[in-house]
Amino acid sequence: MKLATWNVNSLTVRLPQVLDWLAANPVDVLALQELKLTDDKFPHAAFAQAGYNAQCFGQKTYNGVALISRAPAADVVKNIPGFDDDMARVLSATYPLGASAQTLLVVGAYFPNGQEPGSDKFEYKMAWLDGLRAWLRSELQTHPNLVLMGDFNITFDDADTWDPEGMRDQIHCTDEERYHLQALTALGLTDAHRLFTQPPKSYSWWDYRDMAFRRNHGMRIDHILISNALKAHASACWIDKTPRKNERPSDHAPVVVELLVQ
DNA sequence: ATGACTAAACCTTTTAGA
Repeated sequence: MKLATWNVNSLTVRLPQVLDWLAANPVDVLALQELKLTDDKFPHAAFAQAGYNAQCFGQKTYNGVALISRAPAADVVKNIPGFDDDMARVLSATYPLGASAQTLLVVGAYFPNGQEPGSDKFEYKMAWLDGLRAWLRSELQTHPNLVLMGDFNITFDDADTWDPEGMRDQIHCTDEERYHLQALTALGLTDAHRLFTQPPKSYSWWDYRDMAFRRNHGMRIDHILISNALKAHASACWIDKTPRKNERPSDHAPVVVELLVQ
């Protein structure tokens, strides 16, 4: 089965591209971030027409996440239980793991940006990361098959940015953020991207400005983390830069993981 | 160079993103 994540930066603008991408890439679950629309504006009919189920957790103007899937979702949870949040950032659900009787828990997340170290938004990002980790630690006890994917807004290390010196201690690249990302992996989650040989300078986001995509001035901030039980089944992981070449692209590219399961 | 580009909204200006 295939799972993917994509920050679309407005589903209203990007819906045609999402439908085109799904037609060319018929994944089992697609997590979307930055819908920038409310639930009542979510295009359920378009996804149903394409043969997909959709769960939505929207918000006006900012944030908003969705899970698009072939199989119906169960056990749908919005945001992080135990962490009060007035923003729509997390949507989780369970699905059948392939054709097996096992269950897969998918957590789609739009991590806070954090704006600038020392800012209120950065403090919120740190608190949010604490809350996410505490919740996932407990979820892993009951869901050994777990995928955490989305826009993490954090680089693992300097290999994930085109300009390590320029970005040093800047947002997405601070030691504090990277500590939290490592702490998530310490729960028993693995960066699927680095399980496989990847093209050098692989990024998932490029600034709209300064011809950044053409110059490959990007960062890898969109990730798929898979639990230990799933790791043995992972067969491939890639970043699909194709949609970033569209006329009116999202600034992020989709990331896909393939799992070989019965 | 508190810039550039994109999107949304309280829309000719601000806020946020990353």
